[in-house]
Amino acid sequence: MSKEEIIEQEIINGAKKLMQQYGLKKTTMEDIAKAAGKGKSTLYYYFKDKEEIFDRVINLEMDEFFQTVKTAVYKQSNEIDMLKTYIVTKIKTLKDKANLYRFAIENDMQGRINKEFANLRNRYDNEEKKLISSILEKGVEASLFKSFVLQELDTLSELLVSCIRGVEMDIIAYNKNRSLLDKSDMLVEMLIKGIGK
Amino acid sequence: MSKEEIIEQEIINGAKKLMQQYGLKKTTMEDIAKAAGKGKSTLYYYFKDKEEIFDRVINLEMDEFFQTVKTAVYKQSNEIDMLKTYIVTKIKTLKDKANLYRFAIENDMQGRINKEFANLRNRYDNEEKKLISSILEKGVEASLFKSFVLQELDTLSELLVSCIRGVEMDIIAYNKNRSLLDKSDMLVEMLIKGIGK
Amino acid sequence: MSKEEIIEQEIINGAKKLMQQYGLKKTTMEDIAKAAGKGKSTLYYYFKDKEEIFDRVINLEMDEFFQTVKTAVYKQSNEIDMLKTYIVTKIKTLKDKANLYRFAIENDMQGRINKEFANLRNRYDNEEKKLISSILEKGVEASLFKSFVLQELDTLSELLVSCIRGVEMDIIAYNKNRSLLDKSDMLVEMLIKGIGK
Amino acid sequence: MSKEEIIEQEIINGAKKLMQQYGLKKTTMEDIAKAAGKGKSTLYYYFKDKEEIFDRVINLEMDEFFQTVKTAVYKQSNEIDMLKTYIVTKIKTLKDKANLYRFAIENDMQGRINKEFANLRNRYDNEEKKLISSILEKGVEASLFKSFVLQELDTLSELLVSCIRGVEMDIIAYNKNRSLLDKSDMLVEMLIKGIGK
DNA sequence: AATGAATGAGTTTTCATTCAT
DNA sequence: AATGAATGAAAACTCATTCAT
Repeated sequence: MSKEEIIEQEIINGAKKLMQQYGLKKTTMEDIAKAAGKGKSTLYYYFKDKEEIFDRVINLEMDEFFQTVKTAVYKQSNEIDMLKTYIVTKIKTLKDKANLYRFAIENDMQGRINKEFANLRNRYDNEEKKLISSILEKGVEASLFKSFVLQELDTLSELLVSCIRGVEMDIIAYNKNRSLLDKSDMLVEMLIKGIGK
Repeated sequence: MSKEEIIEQEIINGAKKLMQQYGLKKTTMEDIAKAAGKGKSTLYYYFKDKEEIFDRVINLEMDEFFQTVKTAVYKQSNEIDMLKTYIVTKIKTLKDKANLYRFAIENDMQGRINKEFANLRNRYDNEEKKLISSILEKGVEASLFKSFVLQELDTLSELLVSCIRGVEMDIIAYNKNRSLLDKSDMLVEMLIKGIGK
Repeated sequence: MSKEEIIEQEIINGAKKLMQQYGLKKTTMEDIAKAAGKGKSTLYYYFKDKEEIFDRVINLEMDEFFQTVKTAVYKQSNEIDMLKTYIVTKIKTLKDKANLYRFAIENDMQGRINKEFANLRNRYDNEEKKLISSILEKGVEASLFKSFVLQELDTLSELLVSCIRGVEMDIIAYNKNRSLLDKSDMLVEMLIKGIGK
Repeated sequence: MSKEEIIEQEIINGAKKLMQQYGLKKTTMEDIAKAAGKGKSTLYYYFKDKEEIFDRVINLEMDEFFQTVKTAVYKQSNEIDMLKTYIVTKIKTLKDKANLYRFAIENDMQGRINKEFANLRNRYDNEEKKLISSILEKGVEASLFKSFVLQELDTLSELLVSCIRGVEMDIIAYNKNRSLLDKSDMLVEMLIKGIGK
């Protein structure tokens, strides 16, 4: 990593922390600069404007988040456990990052969801969908899931991603993990009833 | 309705439109005043501050929204159709109100979720949950759903509300209704497989 | 004049003085606000942005300037004296306003001469041209100028306006009035030789 | 030319283009550096500050400009054609350099006309004046112009320079060359009437 | 009951300039 | 000889809120 990249990283990391703690609107360029131990104008040497910093932070957050989930999932030995782990890990991890989605939506800087961000989300959602798809596929091969799943693979994995996001949303909004495990367990259970053999 | 209440309504209605169109951050007191045909400072005669206006708007939105859904649901003659209608109507209605959730999350005015607002959301979610609960209960009575549903009534209805919200989120975020019906159909189908007799 | 208009005038008058004294770039919104005895943000209550204030100042300057010249001209009893007076008064008056043209050109806020300003200049130039035209016309009627002048009225009056502006430019640039009278006298003389009977 | 001088020339040439295109205020050190393919701070190795670069650019521009005009003028065989050529060439050439005068006036960097720059302009104006003077003188010798011209030589040539500058100004300001030839023709004509035999 | 007028306290952004290497 | 990195100092602009009338 070049020196430039290292400093960019430092700035982004500082910004990340601030945004997690205080939210987007409250995190000023001043704050970010201070956190990075730099002058305010130095930020503009590395980034075009505030928005570019936000984009980078969200990117970073999502990558880390997704990586964590994937790692946990691939430790499992069968597809049913993988699905369970996916749901539970995702939800648990999210609690450390409760402000992330807040950014995502709040960060509507031009009045509509900004394109860069939409792309980002699309990319991430696609990766999730692919992960789920592959689990479902492997699960059918392993005779764990009904074979009709293959015909509906696309819609089904999209649906799953959406449902899980819904449960996540509540956690972000209410910050309550009471009944969290209950809910994710039940989701898995329903799922297995629906698609499991 | 007193004259005072009428004017309050006018202000709120104008604000509602603006917020739906431009999002929270972009809607200024100036804009709201202009839309109401009043001076900016007049707003402070009717409302304590910006936040109070937001709260009122969200309240109004949610009431209307929930009312629409409930009306559609109660037109159905059996509980399976009620569930289907609940999901489909909610999603369809949401498309006119795509900014609503944006508020909900974005509206973190003091940097933490404001209590008044949290209460509001809780109230609404509870109503939804109660609606679902009662459908499920009636459905069991009518021998449409398995009886185990009664034991898990609470968690199950919460889970349903969350899942539907997840599908909604995608619609808000991507504004695509392609595959919308596919997804909601499949959700209903899965559901019936899971709890239907 | 409404109270709003009065205050606008006060702000513009203050701005005018500052800009005459310090030039455009050095005159900040802060300065203008202080001069008007108002807060900085108050300026934005009355004017959209800095540019709007500039436009107004230039407008005002030009109106005053043109008015002064016209008044002096119309005091004269024959067209030859009118032409002389036009040239001499314009040049003399300009010395109090040496920064005006500086603005005009410097104020290239969008990187090209801004449209509002171009319009303004056009309007003003046209008025000057019309003034000159009418003097020339009347002068021909009074048998003071050769009759060919009428055929070339348009180009000729434009040319005169341009030449006089050229002499003015030097005064602005060098701030020297040495030889000022010499030059304007000679211009008049040449002119009379060219068009006088 | 030493290597150092070559690089200085490259920088100045790049700066010249930028300033012609975007005007002074919009041309930043960053832009100049990029155009020269150098780092921003490198500029400070070759030049004291931004002002020094401007001075050099204006110098260069004026030299080129004046050279072009002079060359065209000396191709003519009599003084009347010389005067015509002077006016027409100057105006035509100017159109490529429309921002030049803008600099000249705009470049009031410390809020008062900077001495170095004033000298520069004086030098150039003097050269123009000398050129005109010599044409007039020769023209009298050749019996093309009236002899009174000699007595007023100084003021007269200054006046001519100023008038031509005025016509130029309009071209700069309006960017219209319609009626350009009309005007310059008429100026020549008037001139000849005034001073020609 | 209503608001015109005013602003405090931020916020982002710009850019010429410096300096260690 | 050249520059990457950094910044100070200012500038324009925003907006919820207040208050006298």
